[in-house]
Amino acid sequence: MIDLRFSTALQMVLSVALADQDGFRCTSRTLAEGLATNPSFIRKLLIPLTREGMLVASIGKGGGLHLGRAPEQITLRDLYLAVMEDKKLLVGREDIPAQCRISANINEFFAEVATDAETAMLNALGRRNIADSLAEVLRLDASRMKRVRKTANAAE
Amino acid sequence: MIDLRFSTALQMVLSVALADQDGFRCTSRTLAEGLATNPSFIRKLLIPLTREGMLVASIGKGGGLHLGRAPEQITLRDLYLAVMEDKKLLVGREDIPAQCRISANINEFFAEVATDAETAMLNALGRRNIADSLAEVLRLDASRMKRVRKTANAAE
DNA sequence: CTAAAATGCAATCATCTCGGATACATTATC
DNA sequence: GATAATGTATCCGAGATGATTGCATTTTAG
Repeated sequence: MIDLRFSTALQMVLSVALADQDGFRCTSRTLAEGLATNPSFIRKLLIPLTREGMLVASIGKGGGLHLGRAPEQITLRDLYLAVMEDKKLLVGREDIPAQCRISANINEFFAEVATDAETAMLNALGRRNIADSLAEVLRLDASRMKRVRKTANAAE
Repeated sequence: MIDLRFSTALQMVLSVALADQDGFRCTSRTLAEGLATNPSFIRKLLIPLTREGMLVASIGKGGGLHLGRAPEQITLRDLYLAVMEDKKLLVGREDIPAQCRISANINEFFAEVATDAETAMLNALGRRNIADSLAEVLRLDASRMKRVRKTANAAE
């Protein structure tokens, strides 16, 4: 099964950021509806996100979700690491018998390669934060609306 | 289940490179033994590797595997792309209903992020090739042997 | 004060991916 | 011609992960 945790968490945090900014309320139910998934999965992802202080959840009627830090202080790297727990990007076999010069050292070498690759990916994610990302999404939306209007006009 | 294709293919190609260099023979059976797996899986991975010309397989008695290109001309990036087919590093949901400014644009935005991250990782893998890697593994082996000898001497 | 509405949490189920295992055809060589 | 290799297809099982359900707990709105 495909791992949707990161993409889901990203949309969650972006939605909460927009809600905080525009003054509407975000709950696990509204997020689940916007993501075509169920509140249970949302709340599962909420655990690491609140633990790391990126989101704050208030229980009870009228409760919901808010950002726990300024959106500039939440990078996609933080988000990825929180939500993916300790899942490795690249993994090797654990139980390779040391039979030759390759197999006796492949684990150590592969660990180097995997660390390299993972670090590079995390650095790429670290260059974006929620404030940037929200701005980018809203920019995409503006140009999309422009296209929509243009098409509507052309149809008249 | 954990995806072992890349790490397995890497050890396969390194072993073939060493075999070519040292003059011993490599078959899917010997590779499978060295990896504690089965020849069928090795041969499954062989398909993309021979298709891309990284390895050449000769059928029949006395046959086996050889490098199809100079080891300097095979990067770990090539290896990863060949063996992982079109598997994406990060994937989002396909079927998000466009209900708000976030959900209407999240797919486009997430595609940017995913491409960024994947490119960064592939670039990291592209900085290594099989010649480098084999040299590194043999270097690791030499220092390991040194440690082993030192321990043996200390035990006398 | 009470009912509603939110999170927190646990258990179970369904589904999909991927490696393992097996079998056999084909091909090349000794 | 026997042997030994790849090429290929099929089926199975384990494991990961999202979906679903249910309920306890907490808070607040009315």
